Amino acid sequence: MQTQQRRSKLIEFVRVRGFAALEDLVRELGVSESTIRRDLDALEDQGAAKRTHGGVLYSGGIPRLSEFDEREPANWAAKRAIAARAAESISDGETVLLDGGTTTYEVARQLVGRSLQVVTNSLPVANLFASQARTDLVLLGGYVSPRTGVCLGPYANELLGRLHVTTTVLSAAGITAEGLFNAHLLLAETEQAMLRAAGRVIVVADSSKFGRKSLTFVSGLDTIDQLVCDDALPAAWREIVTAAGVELLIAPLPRASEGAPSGSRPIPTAEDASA
Amino acid sequence: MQTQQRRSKLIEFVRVRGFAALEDLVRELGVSESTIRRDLDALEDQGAAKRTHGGVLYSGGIPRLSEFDEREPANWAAKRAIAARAAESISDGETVLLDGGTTTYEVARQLVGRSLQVVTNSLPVANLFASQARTDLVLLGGYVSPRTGVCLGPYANELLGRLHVTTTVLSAAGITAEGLFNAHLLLAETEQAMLRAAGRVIVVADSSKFGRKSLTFVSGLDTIDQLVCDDALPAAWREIVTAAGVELLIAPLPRASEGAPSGSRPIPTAEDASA
DNA sequence: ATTTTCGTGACTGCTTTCATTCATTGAAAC
DNA sequence: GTTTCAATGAATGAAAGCAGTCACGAAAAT
Repeated sequence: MQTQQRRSKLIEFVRVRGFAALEDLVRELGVSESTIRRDLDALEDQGAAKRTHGGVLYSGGIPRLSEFDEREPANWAAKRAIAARAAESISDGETVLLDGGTTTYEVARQLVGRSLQVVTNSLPVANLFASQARTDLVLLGGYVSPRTGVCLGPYANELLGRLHVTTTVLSAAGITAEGLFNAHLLLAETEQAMLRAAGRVIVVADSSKFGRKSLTFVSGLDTIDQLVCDDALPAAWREIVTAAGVELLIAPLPRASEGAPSGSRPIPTAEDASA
Repeated sequence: MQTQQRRSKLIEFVRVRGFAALEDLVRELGVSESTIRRDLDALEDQGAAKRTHGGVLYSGGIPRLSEFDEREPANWAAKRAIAARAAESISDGETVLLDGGTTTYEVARQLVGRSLQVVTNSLPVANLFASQARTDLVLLGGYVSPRTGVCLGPYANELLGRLHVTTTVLSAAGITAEGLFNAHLLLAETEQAMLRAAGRVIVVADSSKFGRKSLTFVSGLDTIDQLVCDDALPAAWREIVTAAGVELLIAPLPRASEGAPSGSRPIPTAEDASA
């Protein structure tokens, strides 16, 4: 009964690559196409793999962090624009501290390939820079939250206490006149440590975050140096923010049939990472 | 010029899912199949995605660390077998410390889906467990080596000094009668800290590692509890190892037309994780 | 020994996907 | 205003993949 063994080999093969063409599997396992198809059907029934035209897709252990799957395109455009604006204000050679929000992740993507020192507690962000020779990467350790992939806990905070960075880029779940709010209790503490470690604090948040509170208070507006938001932010909020001594950077939303957000290249994306 | 924008959206869509059918993309982006095909061609040229029959496979942001690209199939079979044997000797509920070698990575893959606490300094290993609800993950922080994706430096060592784990799984670049050797100076220090943190030390190394020294001495054989190796290990070495008080576990290489390696199930795979 | 069962591989239409070509469109350039 | 050019969408024949069927052989059951 080597059927089971072959299927184990098969799923293993698929897991390593994330995807395998039917043809590859025939060659690899030395059985007929029909047999592979039957194996695939069986494995799909078990939920271990997902068939596609011409191949199989692994549907098991690849880390798909739930927080990053939501991303409705609407919010996403704003996040992208904000991230581009924030990335602009960061110069080469800086030491940048990035937290683990989705908007911050977009900022991180814009920074891939730049000459920077990056400090982060976010596993997804770290992955972006891990193989980049031009970026030094320092990862804060600690307990990794399964949903968001960020490192939390006393170890992260303690290490942060001993670091100093030129710029901290922070996200927020809510912003009011009182200050920033976040949805995660432990994360709030880590973010406070991040604020203390920074020479300059940039907060990235789309306009929907304003006027909303969230679970825990993180910090007052006075600790923020710059706030990047999309252009849908009402004037009233702009006044509140600037009155608190925060420099407000507005990222223009790319409306339909309009060109690139601001400057040189249209929209930096994954190409930069793989170049 | 919204071509770029659409392609960014496209690659983003693909990135989130890992794979997307052409049909999905047509629906999502609201353009014709032809356009999607052209986009896919362009993105494939850039290396951001890989086309398959009926869809696209994301090939961008997953960390392509040079060390993990080598993997000649020959060594790899041995590593696989060794990893399977090592994973067997780990029980559910243990706290396991994994270092950053490629063999250790294989062990980690075998452990995905198990109920464990995992501690690691390796980014690739952390990625395996990041989204697993059944595995608690603790990441050691520090400076991330671009080539191997492991966290190094005093911070990692210091944190290790305060941890205790039931089992440490360690790899080695060379093994002689004197002990273990490793190729990276900073890593040696971190591995020494790992040894001190462990109640039980398992070293995974294929037979080609024996008799070879490497840059730095890590530890004597007496600190090792178990050593997992493939069955090509000469008898002379087996004696040396066991004489040093190390329990030797031999992983049978699955030869052609031979059955399952050892006991019950052939090779623990994704079924376990997804069951 | 015979029968049954199961896994396997080959074959056959049928469906889906692919690459190529061509006409249209809309914006920029002249 | 006209030209130019890139981008798009539709259409076509070719190629690839798919489900279903059948026959063969080995192992298990009778």
